[in-house]
Amino acid sequence: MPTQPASDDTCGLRERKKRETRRALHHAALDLVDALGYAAVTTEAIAERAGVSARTFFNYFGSKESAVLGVTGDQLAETTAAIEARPEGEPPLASLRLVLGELLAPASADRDLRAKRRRILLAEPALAPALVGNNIRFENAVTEALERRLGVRPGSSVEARVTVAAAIGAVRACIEHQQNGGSGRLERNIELAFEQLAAGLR
Amino acid sequence: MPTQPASDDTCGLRERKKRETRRALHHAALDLVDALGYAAVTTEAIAERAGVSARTFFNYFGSKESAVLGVTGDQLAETTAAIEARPEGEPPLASLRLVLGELLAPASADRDLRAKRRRILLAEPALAPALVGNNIRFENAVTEALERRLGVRPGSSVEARVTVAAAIGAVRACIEHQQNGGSGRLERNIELAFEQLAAGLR
DNA sequence: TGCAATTTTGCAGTGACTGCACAATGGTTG
DNA sequence: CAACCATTGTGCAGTCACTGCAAAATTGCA
Repeated sequence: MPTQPASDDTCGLRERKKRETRRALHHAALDLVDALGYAAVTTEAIAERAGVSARTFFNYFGSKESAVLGVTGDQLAETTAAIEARPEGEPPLASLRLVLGELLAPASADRDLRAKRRRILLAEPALAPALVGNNIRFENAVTEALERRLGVRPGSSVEARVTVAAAIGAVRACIEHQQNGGSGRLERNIELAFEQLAAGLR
Repeated sequence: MPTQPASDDTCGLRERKKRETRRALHHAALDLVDALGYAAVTTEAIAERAGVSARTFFNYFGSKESAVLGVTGDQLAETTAAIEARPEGEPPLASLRLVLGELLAPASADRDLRAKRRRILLAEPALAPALVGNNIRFENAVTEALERRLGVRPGSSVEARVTVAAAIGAVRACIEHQQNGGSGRLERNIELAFEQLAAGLR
């Protein structure tokens, strides 16, 4: 056990344990999928490797996908907060580019973890749809955050939602492009994609 | 048994029966979901209503979603063919707009069926992701068709794929906009969305 | 009518996911 | 330290989508 006093946040033993369990599950999922492939890994195996019961797995993640991607409820809140925090004059597309990019290259401690996550994401077609968007809740939240920042009445036009959907779609497209052996590096392609969106599609 | 000599296509009894079974399953799925909601309908119930065994259901549709949406393998072929058939000079986005619009308002015989499909699609959030795209195969096929028509080497750049993803995303956004009680009519919003994409996102 | 190809079906199984009730554990108060 | 309450972990039983397999049933054809 590390003697490190846990870097941040509330420090009840309870809180720490929960955090640790979530991390363990995410890591277990990542390791197993990396080694065996997404389809060959069961939620039971992930739970076992993390040292919790099969039932507990679902107390932490709503689905197998979520565990692999490390999607938590907090993440959604963080994302929307990040969007609302962008400077007022910034074009929505620019904000989205930053925030979505953040999701792909999360600054989460471990360099090793990040690499593994990226490798898996690019290797498993089953995960691409889930990573960004696909869950309507995410898209809704981001859209609402954007509308709030722009000061328009939510749902008064399709505009904000279309912008969000197109941006998310573009990121997904870049990921799938890699999966299909397309040219270029991921980050560079994402850059190009957003430029394309800004310039107007033909 | 109808004495109608079956409108088109090969007319073996076998072929006709298959067609009829597929239709029966699709209708059964639509009716049940319309009446009870997507979550409350089981594949078994759909099969029973269509007069086939539970196992046979999966000989016709790969998933519950597919049965409700009426997604067949042929549809994919039709869509890509439609794209390749568009005039050479037409901007890709315009082609996509036409072809994707076709998917939403399919000219399939029944006016009643069309209305029901539309109603369900707009009522069930679970279906929006599946309708257009989400299945990577669809997006891949459309992208390749587009690249073929444009005469570029497949996968040589992200451009075509980003265009496809953005267009699909826009359509999905419009559907979700309706689901969330947003303003305007679906077709009009789709028009606006494509104009927005063409003009360039801010 | 009889044979071969296709389709249907039953069966048994896997695995994701859920609700429920009870056990274990952490935090808190006297 | 002990008693108590709120959270959290776990086992159990169940539902349901989806799959492979092998045995019927059906169709097309000679």
